[in-house]
Amino acid sequence: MDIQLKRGLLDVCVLASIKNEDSYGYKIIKDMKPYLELSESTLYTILKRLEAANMLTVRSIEHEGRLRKYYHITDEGLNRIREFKYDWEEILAIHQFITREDSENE
Amino acid sequence: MDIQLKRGLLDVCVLASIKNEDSYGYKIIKDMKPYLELSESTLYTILKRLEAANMLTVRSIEHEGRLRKYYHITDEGLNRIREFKYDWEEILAIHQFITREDSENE
DNA sequence: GTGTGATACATCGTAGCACGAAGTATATCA
DNA sequence: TGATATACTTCGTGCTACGATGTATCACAC
Repeated sequence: MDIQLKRGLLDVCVLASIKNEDSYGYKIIKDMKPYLELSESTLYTILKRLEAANMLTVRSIEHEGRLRKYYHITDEGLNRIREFKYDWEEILAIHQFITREDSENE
Repeated sequence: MDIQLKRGLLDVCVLASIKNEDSYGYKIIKDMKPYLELSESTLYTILKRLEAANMLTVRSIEHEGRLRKYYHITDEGLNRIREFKYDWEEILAIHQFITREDSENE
């Protein structure tokens, strides 16, 4: 998928992938992969951005000798997902504009 | 609408707005306005990019003392719109991923 | 015990892109 | 005479996704 097209979806997708259950970087990438592929460097940038925006919180947990950073969504993060629904209405309208055929034009 | 979300839609939207009928900058902005607002500087950047990518051709026409640059879509431009339909399938899947509720998770 | 691949996170530089600001120029209407 | 609409252009800025590279542990094979 085109990079530009991904941009607006990425943040919300990451939030959606931790919405139901706290998760960590490596797992988020795997969960999103069927829908939207992203590199590690991209994800960690996004996670930092979302943390700075108070949309998620982090806690480090030792797991089998390795460190894992678990991300937890905040109320603001949940709001961001809710607000996406309004964006989605606009996207649907844009989609119609793009795919419309010329029948009755001015 | 969020800038990031617009990015992937803009190019295709501009192509769609000249698909049925040649058009010029100022008119394109007005036609798109109900769906997607964009500034003049943005549009003219996009038009140049699409021209460089052979997705449209330009011809200047004098209209009431002012110059107008009419843009005409090429076959490659039409292809770009057709290909968007595949992207759209992916977007729909992503939308489902984002809005899904936790009922049966792994 | 040594190599390979998976897991896990981090940093840096780059390039694409949308935008605001500012500019040029003409026509219309108050 | 000045405001508003039309019409196109250029410049600088800031955001962001990505590849490249690095660090470190664990499991498994050979």
